[in-house]
Amino acid sequence: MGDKPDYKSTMNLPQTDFPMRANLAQREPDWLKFWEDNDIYRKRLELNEGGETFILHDGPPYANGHIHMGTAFNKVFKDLVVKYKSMRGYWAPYVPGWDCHGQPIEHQVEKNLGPERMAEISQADLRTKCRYYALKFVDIQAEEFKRLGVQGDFEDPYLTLNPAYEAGNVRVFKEMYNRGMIYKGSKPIHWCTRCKTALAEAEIEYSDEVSDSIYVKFRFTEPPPEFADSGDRVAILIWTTTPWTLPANVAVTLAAKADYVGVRVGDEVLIMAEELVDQVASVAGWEAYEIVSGSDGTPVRVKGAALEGAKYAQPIHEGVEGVIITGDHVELSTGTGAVHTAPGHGEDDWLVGQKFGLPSPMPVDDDGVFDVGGGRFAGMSVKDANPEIIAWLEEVGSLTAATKTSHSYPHCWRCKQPVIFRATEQWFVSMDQALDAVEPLRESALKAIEDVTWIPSWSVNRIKSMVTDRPDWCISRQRAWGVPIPVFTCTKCGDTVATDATFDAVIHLFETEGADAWFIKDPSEYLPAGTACPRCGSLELAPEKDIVDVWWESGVSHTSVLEARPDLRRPAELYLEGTDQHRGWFQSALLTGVGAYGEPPYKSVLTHGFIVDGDGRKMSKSLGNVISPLEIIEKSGADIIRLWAAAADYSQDVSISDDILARTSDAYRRMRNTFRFLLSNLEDFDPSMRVAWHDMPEIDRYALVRLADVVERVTKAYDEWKFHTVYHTVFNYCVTDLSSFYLDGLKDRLYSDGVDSVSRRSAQTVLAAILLDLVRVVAPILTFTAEEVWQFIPSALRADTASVQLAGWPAATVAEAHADDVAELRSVYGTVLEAREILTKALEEARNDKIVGKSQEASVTLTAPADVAAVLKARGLDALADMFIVASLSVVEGPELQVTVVPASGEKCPRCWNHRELTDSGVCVRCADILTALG
RNA sequence: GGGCCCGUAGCUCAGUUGGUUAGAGCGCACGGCUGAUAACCGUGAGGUCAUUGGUUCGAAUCCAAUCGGGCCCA
Repeated sequence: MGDKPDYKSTMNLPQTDFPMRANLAQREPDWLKFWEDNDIYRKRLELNEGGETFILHDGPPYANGHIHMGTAFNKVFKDLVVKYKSMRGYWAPYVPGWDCHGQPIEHQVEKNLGPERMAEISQADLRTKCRYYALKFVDIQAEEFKRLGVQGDFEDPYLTLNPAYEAGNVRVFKEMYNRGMIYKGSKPIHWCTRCKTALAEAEIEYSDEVSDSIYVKFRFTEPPPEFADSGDRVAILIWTTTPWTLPANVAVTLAAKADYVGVRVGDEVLIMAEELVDQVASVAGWEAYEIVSGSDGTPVRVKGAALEGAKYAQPIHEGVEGVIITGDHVELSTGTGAVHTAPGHGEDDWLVGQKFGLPSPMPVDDDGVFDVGGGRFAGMSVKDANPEIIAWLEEVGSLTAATKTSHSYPHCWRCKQPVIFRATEQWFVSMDQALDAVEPLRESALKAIEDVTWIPSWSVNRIKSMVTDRPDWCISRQRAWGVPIPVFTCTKCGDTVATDATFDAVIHLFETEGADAWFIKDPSEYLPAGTACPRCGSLELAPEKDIVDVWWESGVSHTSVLEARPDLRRPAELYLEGTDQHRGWFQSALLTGVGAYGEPPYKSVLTHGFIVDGDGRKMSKSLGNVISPLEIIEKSGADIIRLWAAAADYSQDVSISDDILARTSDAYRRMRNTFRFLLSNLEDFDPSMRVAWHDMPEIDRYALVRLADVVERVTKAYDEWKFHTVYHTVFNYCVTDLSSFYLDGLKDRLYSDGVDSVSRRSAQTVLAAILLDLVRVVAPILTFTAEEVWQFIPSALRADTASVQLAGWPAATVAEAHADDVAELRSVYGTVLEAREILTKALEEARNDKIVGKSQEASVTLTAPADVAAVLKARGLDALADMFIVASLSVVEGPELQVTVVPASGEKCPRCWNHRELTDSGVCVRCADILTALG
């Protein structure tokens, strides 16, 4: 080798310190520090000051536990949007928030305390512990979000437990209360008679319980006409496992579409669902019974709907009537198809009762003892009353059957006793009632929905049907950790006291001292002196004990955050959350926004699907298919998560699996390597060396056209929120346009031509353009990698811009002056690429036949129809040979496109490895010239 | 059970108002290169468009049912 000239040193081989291996997990934190040290988030805002505003208002995650795949996806998605808008010149602040109040935190704190300490603790101390717990997880999640590359005002996020935030709840409450949209009513909730407390769903444990199972006749006071003329006594037969709820019975619910028949047993006709007759007969032990039939001998069938409105005698209270209604919750698998309905004692019953305008009697006190409403059972505990009621029903001849049944029943998590359903006083937002001058909420919310852009467009159906169908919103909770319902009760007459003056005093109280003060101070300390009950004039007012639903709390962020912060404004341009939020935050924000201001809090709402596993199943511990974003960060880096998030079509559920992540990493590496190649060929390039359009080889001009096309397509995709199109476009561009065609064909010019030759500088001019555009276009997604690439770009090329985030957005067109060339270049190179496809296949055959190895060893003849041949020839045969990386190429006319390959005639030039006629100096003519010039 | 939505190669996605033989990239297999090298280039094999029925001259595309999946509600 010693006697061989060292040609390698005479070439311009790629050179860069940009590492091939990303090592994201290790390196990403350095970029986080870089952004923080340089205050890039603020600089972004400063740069766009005066630009159009784009507010993406963050929906607050709940401050307990670490982030999971869903929260990670959502936050990355938001960051991507904000960064894109920011690079487009929008003034786009991002203020992250957290939902800090609520039962899960309270429950966890309670659990940590244990029952003894819990019994002793004051409400104020409990709230302090909850606050500490929430703040701890705010910090944890903030760090985790930042690690994902999410940037925003993490110094000053919004927390629902901040005093100013808490005051916003009262502002909205005041507005809606004054419009007559908030009222006090009653609703059944889980109640533990032993602990004398309301229980949330999470505080309920289900376990099997043996209950009574009784079939009871409710006699019609006016039998339905179909069964009236038999002369028998006619009754509706119901089934229940809670005899104690019978005193509160007001109705019997039937399935509207089911067939009901009359069963004659002795001298009575019992009406029940036809398909359950056999089952009931066997339980009741009827030996002889017949189904009431018409004159033609077929059973008389009546739809549940037809029985609606019929009256029966209430089973416990003499002289009281109940009514037959219909509802969707009636099951026809067990029972009789006729459901005893006590709206004060069950959720379904209550809902159907609301629908039919029925009363909700609730004759049971806090201890589970009947009051006078229990009739003859008054003074008895509901547990003790069960056998008494059964015995009495038997006595009066209303009982058809009584057995026992074992079923899953809710129990108190603390004392393990079975709980009861019991209606208590609650606060509601009315969907349909308001002051005379005010449009009811449902109506105005439905109108407001029309003014919002919903992405994807079908999601408007979802929110619309939910708002259309939803019942009144129960906003009170019997808990400690939250914001109180900001009203007072007169201790004398029990009237609610809530006026502008009291609301304003509470707003001031919360702003200055936080909602904690509500639980510590006496109202006289903060209400205006002389605040009295408007009804009885009493000065003794008690603050409401219940707190507000956390959905209300997060819902009012349009007031507590968008209105309150000078950097934000209401309405926001965008809310962006998972599809579950149609029921949750989108709706609570809409209702409170419309309720308080008459307009929606957002201009557009983007929803994404849920994260599921590779098989489309939800993630759950029991399925063992949970993937943690924190693990991916540690193993592969946050940019892999970001790339995965961008690549998915979020309008459906988004899958993640090891395979998907592996493919994502593959794609990442491919793009990274493309960047590396670009960088490595620009080490010696600066803007002064740029070659002008008309001095460029045609292929370079075409490359610029392609680049502009790609940027245009990508920009459009971003604007249409189609990030997966961005991903596919960029990735395919890297692989197909760049790596396999343009860049491959450029290597000879870049490596072997003179360092300062026009041909090489032209190529570099294009590479620089590609690099600068590409890095900016992927920057919102690959936030870390783009920054890393940016820092490796020669600083003159990037005009000393400190961060890619401050670099603006690339133009999507080639210069106006060259517009005429563009269409022709597109068409010409369409033909060239078709020819290339045929050629690569022919080369592969030749390779298999051992005629050539690499393409440079091939001499190619391209046969093509006249028009195609003309187009090809017009490129110049040498230029085509370079593009296709073959030794030589000729074009001849023929009937169809075909290619023949023979070994190249020349020898391999030891410098550039092309097969050429070599000169006396042993290298090809081109290389000889260059070597001479080098001396 | 109800509302909204989804189901195209192993994976991520295209597939215009129904219109030739359903496309791309990745992955895989095979080959090339060794000056993007834990890279790069090429070729190839992969699809009953979830299933079934219907409308139509013609269906991945429109309709219905079924199966599977997701969110919310019950």
